[in-house]
Amino acid sequence: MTTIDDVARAAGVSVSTVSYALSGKRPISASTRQRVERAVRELGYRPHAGARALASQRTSVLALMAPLRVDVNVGVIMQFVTGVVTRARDFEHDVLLLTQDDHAGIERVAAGSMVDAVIMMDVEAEDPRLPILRRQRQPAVLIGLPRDASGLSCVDLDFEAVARTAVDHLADLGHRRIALIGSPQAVLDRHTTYAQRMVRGFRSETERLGVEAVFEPCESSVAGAVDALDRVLARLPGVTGLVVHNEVALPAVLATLRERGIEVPRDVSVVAVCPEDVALGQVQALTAVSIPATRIGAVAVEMVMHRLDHGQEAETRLLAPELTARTTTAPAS
Amino acid sequence: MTTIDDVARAAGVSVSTVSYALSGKRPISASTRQRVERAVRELGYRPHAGARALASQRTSVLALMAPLRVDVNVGVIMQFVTGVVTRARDFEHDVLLLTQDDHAGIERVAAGSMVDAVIMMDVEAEDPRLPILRRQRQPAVLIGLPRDASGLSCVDLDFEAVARTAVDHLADLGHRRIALIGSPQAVLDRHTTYAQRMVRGFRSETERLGVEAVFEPCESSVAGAVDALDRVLARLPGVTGLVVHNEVALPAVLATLRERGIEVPRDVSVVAVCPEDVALGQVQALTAVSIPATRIGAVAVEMVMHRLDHGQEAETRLLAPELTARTTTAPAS
DNA sequence: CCCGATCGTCGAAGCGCTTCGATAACTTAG
DNA sequence: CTAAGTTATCGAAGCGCTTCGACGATCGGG
Repeated sequence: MTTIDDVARAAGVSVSTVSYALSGKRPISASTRQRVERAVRELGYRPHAGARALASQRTSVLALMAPLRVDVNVGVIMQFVTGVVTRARDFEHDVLLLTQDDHAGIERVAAGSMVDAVIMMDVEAEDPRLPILRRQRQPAVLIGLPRDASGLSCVDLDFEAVARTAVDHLADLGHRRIALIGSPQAVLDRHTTYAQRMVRGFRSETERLGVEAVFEPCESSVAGAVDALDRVLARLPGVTGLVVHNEVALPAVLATLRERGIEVPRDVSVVAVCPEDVALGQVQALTAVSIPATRIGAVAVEMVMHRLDHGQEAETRLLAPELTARTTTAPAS
Repeated sequence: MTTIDDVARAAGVSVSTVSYALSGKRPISASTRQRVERAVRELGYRPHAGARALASQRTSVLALMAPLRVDVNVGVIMQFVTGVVTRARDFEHDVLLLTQDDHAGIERVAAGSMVDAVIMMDVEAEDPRLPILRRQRQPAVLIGLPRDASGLSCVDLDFEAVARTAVDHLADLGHRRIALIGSPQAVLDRHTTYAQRMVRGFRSETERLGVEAVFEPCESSVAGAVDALDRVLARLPGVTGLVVHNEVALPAVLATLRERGIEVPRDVSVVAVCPEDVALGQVQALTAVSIPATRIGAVAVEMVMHRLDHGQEAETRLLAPELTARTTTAPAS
């Protein structure tokens, strides 16, 4: 291993000069800097991460706690993770991956000074991990919105606004009977707040506009989709607007409509809530409110880095939704 | 932060005694150990990871380089990752996540002594990252099988055997016209060896048995699936056995068969090659050779830990496939 | 021309931990 | 009863880096 001593010797300067030349924390003459840089290059020098962490109290590593269960949103999760890892690199940071339920892990990596901060996905209303997080000296940012976020930063898509946007789009097209096919009951029960916020937004906006509305949770399987659709059709005959917030069920819902002879968008308009690539990867390009998962991951990193580098206070940011009209919505006939 | 000094003081022993009591590397009397443990508990002591890494040359962190692109195998990738992270914890290790194409990342984390070893997914025949890997002092294990694996460990499912198993199963049932619907052309072109090994196994086994066979690559989309199926039907009229090695296309292939009035397994038998949960999550439970992604990830960790802890040499392990007959295969009529 | 800044560099003191002798107190074999 | 091991503990030397204070040299202002 080549160390900073080797570099100092090769460049004919002291160790501290090398350190300052590399970090830029004190002025160093151009000529010295160049000699140092040359030595670094020729020796292939890499600072030892542990030594650096020990001396500087900074690790250049972020912890990311992600739900690795193989369920519903694998694709979405992956996009979050990608967003986090990619943006972290822009800030010269790497990412340590923790699994969702490894509650001890957060203590281990934070208290053990392995990371500078923690990003936590899939936060529930009363998440048991929050107290642990608050106890650490490292800042944290949550992807999601717990009931009490005091002391912690949060980012998420503004799901109430998502629902509003979807409903408004359908209502503007003249639809007066609108249904929401949503997350699985289990997700609602877990009190993952995005599902609840979506329903709340849907309820209040349909009420405000005075349109008939029903909400049905939907299991993430073919059978679940068929079931949910049947329940919607039974509870709200003559429904012409459908909001679907469930990536897995999406293709099955579409297929089932077709099988039943219900044509989209002639008979029923469909607005999906899903990542862009899902909306575009279906048989028809879907009118959709996109879930900018990569973006959210990136924003989470930005927030945490601002807290680290500029002592920024904890804050909550809700991203505004964007609806793109494509081929699955049309005026009510 | 509480340090080992605090613990030593609280327990009334020296720093080194605390260290030995905690690591067990030298005998310590039961009474002393207990006093130390008590102090640790009461002070909530956590060793500083950086300091430990600096002194011991071990970080308790593994690097995992995973393809985070949102494509085909998101589910499979997730399972690999889960397998790695979970098994790593059994060995008291955490996982640093690198993206597939961050070639510099592997140098950064290895040369910078951030990790004890590297696990790399999705290896290609002539992977440009291998030379970098070989240059590092940390051991590496590849998930996949490059042309030249010298100095590096490898694990993977034995895809030639997978093809053989699937073909044999169909042949035993009397099928004499068998097609393989495989990976997208792009994957073949990337020289990801699993796809090639699958095709090679398929070709040699069908030849050996003297059954008629065609192979068609298949894009991972609904349209791609329909296309591939059409090509198969055109090139091998009267085909009765289908091996499908493409998770994304799977549902579309099944749906298209149904639409065409081709009933499974009455008219055509289908063997899938996919993770167990995919095989069970379809409309019919699929006869399938399962891809034990979680297991492979776990094995990768085991191999790397053996190299670290017991100086084990680099080796290659190919996992034997297992076929489970379910509802989509039947004797040829 | 001298004083106080400013600039560029150095030495040394840690950061918190592991590990290598060394030592002292006991055993045990001969 | 002594020499040679054991066993349990301690002290000190690093591991490789950052950062603080100091110092000589150079500069501009009065």
